Amino acid sequence: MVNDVSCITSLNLSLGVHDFIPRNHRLDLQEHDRDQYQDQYQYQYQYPKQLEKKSMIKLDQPLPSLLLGLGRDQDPVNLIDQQNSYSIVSVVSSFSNSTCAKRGRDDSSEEVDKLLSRSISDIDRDEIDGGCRKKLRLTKEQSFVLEESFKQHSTLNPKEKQTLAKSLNLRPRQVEVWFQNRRARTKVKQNEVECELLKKCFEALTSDNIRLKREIQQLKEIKTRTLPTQFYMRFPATGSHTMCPSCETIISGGTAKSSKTL
DNA sequence: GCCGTCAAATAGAAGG
DNA sequence: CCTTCTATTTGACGGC
Repeated sequence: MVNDVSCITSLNLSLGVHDFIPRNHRLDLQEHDRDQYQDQYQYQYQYPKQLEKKSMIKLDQPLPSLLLGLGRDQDPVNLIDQQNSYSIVSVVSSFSNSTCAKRGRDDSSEEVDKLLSRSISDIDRDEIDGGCRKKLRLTKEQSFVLEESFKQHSTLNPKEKQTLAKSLNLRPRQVEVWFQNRRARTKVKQNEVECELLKKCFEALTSDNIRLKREIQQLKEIKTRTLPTQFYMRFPATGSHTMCPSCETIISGGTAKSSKTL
């Protein structure tokens, strides 16, 4: 006996007796699902690659098992289209269902219990979000649109946020968070660039400073070497007398007299 | 809205 | 070719 509980994110929770289990439950796909992914989402590099590697494990004897994975007999694209809830875009950027198990193993059984005890209608996207942090990867298309939007305005007003969220099949909160992160990372990069610039500026100023100090030193040396000659040239001796330019003292031989007194 | 932080997803290197 | 380890990217969250 097998009871399947599916939800609109194309999760398949399966309780029963199985003689096959997937190596990785979240990649529990049959051949035609794999083809679907390869055809529809070639740009999603990860899935086809992993699907080639991961396969079902045959058990020696049937065991009671609880499987949580993508629906076997459901075409995720068609399912979503039928339900008119989320487009292909949101299917591709789906949540990783292994997140909870990885984050806290103790929580995983509780999660499964919760899912089992609820009907299909109870399990919607928002509720799966709750409980633990989920990691979603935006598609290239979604990222592109967000980037373009960010180029125009780095902040969003509530209306723009709503519109963007709707067109990308994301929650407004996700768009908001994306913009927050984008702003923060832009700032970090800008700071890095400015820091690099300041560093170069500092280096240039330091070498300039050294050069100028050296120049001053050389000028001082030149001054002390050449000043006496210049001094005598500027104030040629009249007879045996010379005049000091600063104090106007006339030096004659070894004696000095003030010119004012003469 | 910003900031610091966490943690999943991913890429790439290293080793067998 | 596969696994393991490490670094980076990025979606999400809580506090302010």
